[in-house]
Amino acid sequence: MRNVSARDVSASSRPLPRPGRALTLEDVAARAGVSRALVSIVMREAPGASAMTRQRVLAVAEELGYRPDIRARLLARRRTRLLGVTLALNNPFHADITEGIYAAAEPLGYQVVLSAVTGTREPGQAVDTLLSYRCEAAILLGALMPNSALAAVAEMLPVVVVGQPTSNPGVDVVRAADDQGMRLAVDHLVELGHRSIVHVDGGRAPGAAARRDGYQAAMKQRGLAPTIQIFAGGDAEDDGAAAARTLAAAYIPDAVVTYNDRSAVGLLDVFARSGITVPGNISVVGYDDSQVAWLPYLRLTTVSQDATQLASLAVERAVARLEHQQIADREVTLTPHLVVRGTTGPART
Amino acid sequence: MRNVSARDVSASSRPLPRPGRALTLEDVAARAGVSRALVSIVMREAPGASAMTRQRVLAVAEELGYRPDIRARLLARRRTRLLGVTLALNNPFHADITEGIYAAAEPLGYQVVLSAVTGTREPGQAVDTLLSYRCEAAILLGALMPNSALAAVAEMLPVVVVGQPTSNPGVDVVRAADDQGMRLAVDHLVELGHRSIVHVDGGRAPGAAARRDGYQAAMKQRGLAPTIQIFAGGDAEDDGAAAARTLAAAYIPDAVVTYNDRSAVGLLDVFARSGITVPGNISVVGYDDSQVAWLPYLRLTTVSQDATQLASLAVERAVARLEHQQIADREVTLTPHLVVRGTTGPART
DNA sequence: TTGAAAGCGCTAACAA
DNA sequence: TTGTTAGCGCTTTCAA
Repeated sequence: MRNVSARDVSASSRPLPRPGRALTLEDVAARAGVSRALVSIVMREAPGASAMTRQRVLAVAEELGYRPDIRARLLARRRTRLLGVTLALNNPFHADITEGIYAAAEPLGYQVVLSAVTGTREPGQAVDTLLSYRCEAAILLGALMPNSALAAVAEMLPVVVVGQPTSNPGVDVVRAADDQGMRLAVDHLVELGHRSIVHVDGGRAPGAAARRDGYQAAMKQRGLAPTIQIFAGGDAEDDGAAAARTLAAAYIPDAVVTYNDRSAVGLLDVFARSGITVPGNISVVGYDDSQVAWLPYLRLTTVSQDATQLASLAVERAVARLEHQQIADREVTLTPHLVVRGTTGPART
Repeated sequence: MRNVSARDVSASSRPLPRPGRALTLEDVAARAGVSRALVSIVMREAPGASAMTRQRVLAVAEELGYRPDIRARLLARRRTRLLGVTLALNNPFHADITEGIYAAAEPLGYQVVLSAVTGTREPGQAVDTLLSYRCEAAILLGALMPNSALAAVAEMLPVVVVGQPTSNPGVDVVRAADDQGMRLAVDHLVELGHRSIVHVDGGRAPGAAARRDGYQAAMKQRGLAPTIQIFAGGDAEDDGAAAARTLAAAYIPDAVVTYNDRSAVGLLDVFARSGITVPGNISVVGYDDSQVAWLPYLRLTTVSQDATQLASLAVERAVARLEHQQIADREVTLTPHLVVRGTTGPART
């Protein structure tokens, strides 16, 4: 209990936290009357200690409030068992995936290190941090660094890109089949009787190209090539809103398929304000099935990428590489599925 | 260049990343023909190396692609200079603050460690991770652990809670004055001629109580005590949407002040669908001025907490504690300000 | 089942 | 200005 009993309340009125020296294995060992090695064994649940010793050491550790020092652990261990993740903080889809990564990594004995990509923190910088922590593998969500830099990183450790294809042969990709997803959306709309189906794309956002292509392919397959119409969009609400305004000014198609849910949200809002009813006047399909999609007031029909499964596949793949398992393919492709909610309905006649 | 030249492409068609052993100070020292200590000095930009040596070491490090091992660094340094942050991944306000924390910490020589709070990862668990990294201080956004646990943590290291008051005397608080914020909102609406102003609250969300109280105080001050009306809400879009439905079914007040922007978004959407125009039929004020508020299609009038300033104050306070500066108060309170956009307008007559 | 001892890659005295 | 050396708190052989 050293350092924890004394409280200097006299000198200052505020209770000063005493960062002091944190407890070490040594302290626990001394108190329990065993060697450091034994405490180490107990703390990391390794075999080699009697049940009795184990119990006593654990009790002492608990009593003292001992908490293993992860820096030392990471340094001493032969392997760090650290999985690095880069993500955007304001992206609901990333939030879902990251939650899934935490959940998938833990039972496999891996820890997760987060590194944010923000307006002022480039993807390259985020990855640098992961490398300096000696992460064993990197899982990349969202915006990527330039391809040459990515290739260099992939030389150093296994890299798994989530949610978008990559021309880089050295990285693994875990994603949903965007062409299939778009086909599901288009088919659904066609079956509802819609013909004039436009796409508000994602511009240069991750996966946008694949979805654009998928939309075109699906339209052609349905014999709707002549009505293919692509509007410039982006990955955020205001991109959808802008497209909706352009759209409303030009003509009202039967239906819109957007790059993602956020774009659809912007679209829906502008429609609502313009007196365009959904799905009465127009049907809307989003993409991602992120948390906003199932909000009761939105009830957005959308293509689900199953973030949880994407996450566990990404972790699985990273771990497989680390454990030198045989892996046939560079890319895992999930089959997306359509979640029909309230923003799509039969064609007006 | 050890480990980097050989490429076994024969055995398998895929280019296997060779995590191998990462480069160490030793490798750089050997190549540059100096001691490890000197390389260390150069890498951490410490005084004690000639310009020429510095340049040569830097060149070698660059050539080899050397990257300091942060684990070892953290362990060997007298201080970690690590600032831990707990945050929710799907919260746009947290995203803004975290970006600000990164920006504020770096020039002060501190690094940031992120620890996510998710549906399956409790605040306590998130803080535990920070402690095991031996962060020197913790900055807590959003949901907190139980007060007793928080107090225990505050015994071990400086804790700064952002955005909400706390009954815990041992932690610092950096937040905007919620009562003032609500007064700004109410005053603005009153000046527009509104009288019947309701509040959709945040339930048990961080800071909700303070805003609720602030609303009531402001209403009383304006002599509007009789029309005080509080609807149960929450911190997400659907909470606002649910409240909007209840509201629409009962009566249409002149204006609504919500707990946060997300709630306002839900509210606005339901109104738009119900044919209730904003601000024609009703004015709406949000709270946070988060990224959604300034979306061109929303143009939400809102109370700004200035996430960037909140962030830099939180970092400043944490650092001040670590550097044993005299600090008079436990709480820093920012003055919020109103951002008038398009969701508020003159009273209907 | 337990303990002694040698690192892990770095920092920071201290000496040269 | 440079090099030597002793840790940082842990893991992990290897003996006892």
